Amino acid sequence: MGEHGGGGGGGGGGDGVSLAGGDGRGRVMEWLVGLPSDEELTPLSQSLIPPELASAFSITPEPPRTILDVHRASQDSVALLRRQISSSSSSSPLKGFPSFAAAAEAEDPTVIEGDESAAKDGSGESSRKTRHLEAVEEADSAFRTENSNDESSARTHKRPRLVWTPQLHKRFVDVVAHLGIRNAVPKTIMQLMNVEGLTRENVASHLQKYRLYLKRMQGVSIEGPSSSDLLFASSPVPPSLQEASVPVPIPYAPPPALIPMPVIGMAHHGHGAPMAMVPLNGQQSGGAYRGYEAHHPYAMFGERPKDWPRGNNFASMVPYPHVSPRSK
DNA sequence: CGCCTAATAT
DNA sequence: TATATTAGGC
Repeated sequence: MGEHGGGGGGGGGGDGVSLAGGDGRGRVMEWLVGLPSDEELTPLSQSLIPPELASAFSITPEPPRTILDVHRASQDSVALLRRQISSSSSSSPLKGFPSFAAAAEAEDPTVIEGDESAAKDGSGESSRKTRHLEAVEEADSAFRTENSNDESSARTHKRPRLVWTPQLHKRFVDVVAHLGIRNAVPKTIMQLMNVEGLTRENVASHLQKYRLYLKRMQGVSIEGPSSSDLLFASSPVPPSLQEASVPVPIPYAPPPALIPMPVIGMAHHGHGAPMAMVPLNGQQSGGAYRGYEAHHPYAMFGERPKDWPRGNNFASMVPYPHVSPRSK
């Protein structure tokens, strides 16, 4: 049925060989040129639902961050690439890898030592922008909880547990949605997510849980969230995307924010749990990889349950109408 | 062999 | 609990 169409568009940089050359930057430029222009890209904040509907559901359009954010992310990416190039230009190209991983660990709040893990405290809103640094620092801190020292030889030593932050999970869901359940396999998902540092195992594990979650929901969508399953949808999977069979040539793969689809047609009464949708997470981490940062950017219109703090990552998962995993 | 999924371990 | 790791099947 189809091979994965290779990247097209010089995206992934599979042949990063020439990166080491003096034209490293040229490469990057080339890559940039290949990207769609601002106007071409679907605005992250684009609403796929009618304004009235949004209004009715108290959905905030998310006006502020849009192209700007993307720009910033792009610059970030470029900067990172430059750094890598610079670093590795002296050595053999292959040796550039370690720095890559190192940078990742330094900058990825997602990856922290197991144990108590991430911060709790749902202070919520408060300042949003400036949080970046703090979040990073905090994460860094958490990261060193126990695993201090060690040279970070990236190889031969286990990475710390991956924490599926909402943002990261969002990306995951987006990609899965984009692929369609049928093609959503660990390797592909991992590649499309384009999150450095993320391993196939990570994705596989998460995917497993995700599927489990979907199943659960299918059986008895909502009955009585005993107190273990909070229901809100964050990234519903548009039916149209479920059938997607193309490999997705996207250069750096930023699927525009998926729009939550309120299920307004539900005339059936009886179930007391309204499928809340529209997470309004915002924080659409513009960039491609590393699309995660803070820990609890949750902002819902209602009020949040008291026992939210601890890993409720899957709260944002959404069931498909009916899917056959792996059936042709 | 690589990959995926289910089961189990930490 | 959330992830990681292992084991088995394709």
